Amino acid sequence: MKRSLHISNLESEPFTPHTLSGQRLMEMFDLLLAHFGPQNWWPAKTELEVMIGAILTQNTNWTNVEKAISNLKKMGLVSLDSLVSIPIEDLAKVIRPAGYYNIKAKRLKNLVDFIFDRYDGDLEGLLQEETDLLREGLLSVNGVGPETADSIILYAAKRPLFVVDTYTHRILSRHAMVGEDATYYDLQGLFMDHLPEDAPLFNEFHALIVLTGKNFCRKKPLCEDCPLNQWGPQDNMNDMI
DNA sequence: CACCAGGCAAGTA
DNA sequence: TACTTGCATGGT
Repeated sequence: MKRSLHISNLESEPFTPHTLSGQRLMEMFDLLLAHFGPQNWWPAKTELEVMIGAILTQNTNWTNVEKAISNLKKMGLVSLDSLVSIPIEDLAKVIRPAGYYNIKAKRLKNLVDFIFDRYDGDLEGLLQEETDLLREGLLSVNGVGPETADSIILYAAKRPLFVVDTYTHRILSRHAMVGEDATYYDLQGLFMDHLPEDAPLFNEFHALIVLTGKNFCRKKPLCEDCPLNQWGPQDNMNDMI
């Protein structure tokens, strides 16, 4: 199968996986890319915006997050200095549209405090850490779990780490690529063990998975028009219409 | 009206 | 360890 896009500018040849899982994952990627086109994620400009969005979007629709980020911009709060200064109750009011606003205000504060405590408020210093240390540090923040940490590492630090979310789990289990009880690291390993460690590829792939989840692989799936409806095996689809 | 959304941590046994 | 529950607004 021909790759319709060279994912990395550094690659002169499209990647051809040598494992069955790798081939199936690249098939999935090609189908999604052909259907949706390149997404060029993350839907935010700066590294700090990526980090803010990663926390605000926890179990929350992105359109609600956009309203909250818009409020933050209006109030001039998209900076580490302003975020570290603002009282947590005030911050909560500003991000209210994102839902869970009290706990998310606390989580944002925790992350910002971490950057000041450990990196003297130097965001670049944090993002330049070696990947394992960066991940370890982010996960030590109360309110930052695996998906939030990995989103920051992939989309802000631009390291090749595959981001897993509920859509990834739902799509792959419905297509019998993993079991229903697969963990975050089962899924992350599936992608990272069988695909080249290429940040632009992981970036596009996760973005396409989210789009597929939103549009087709919902709780009530819309398999009829899904770009993956011929991407077998589908022997775990007894709950699908 | 009911249901859902790009998680995570705290509580319970 | 293995479940369960709280957190909350805004769109369909």
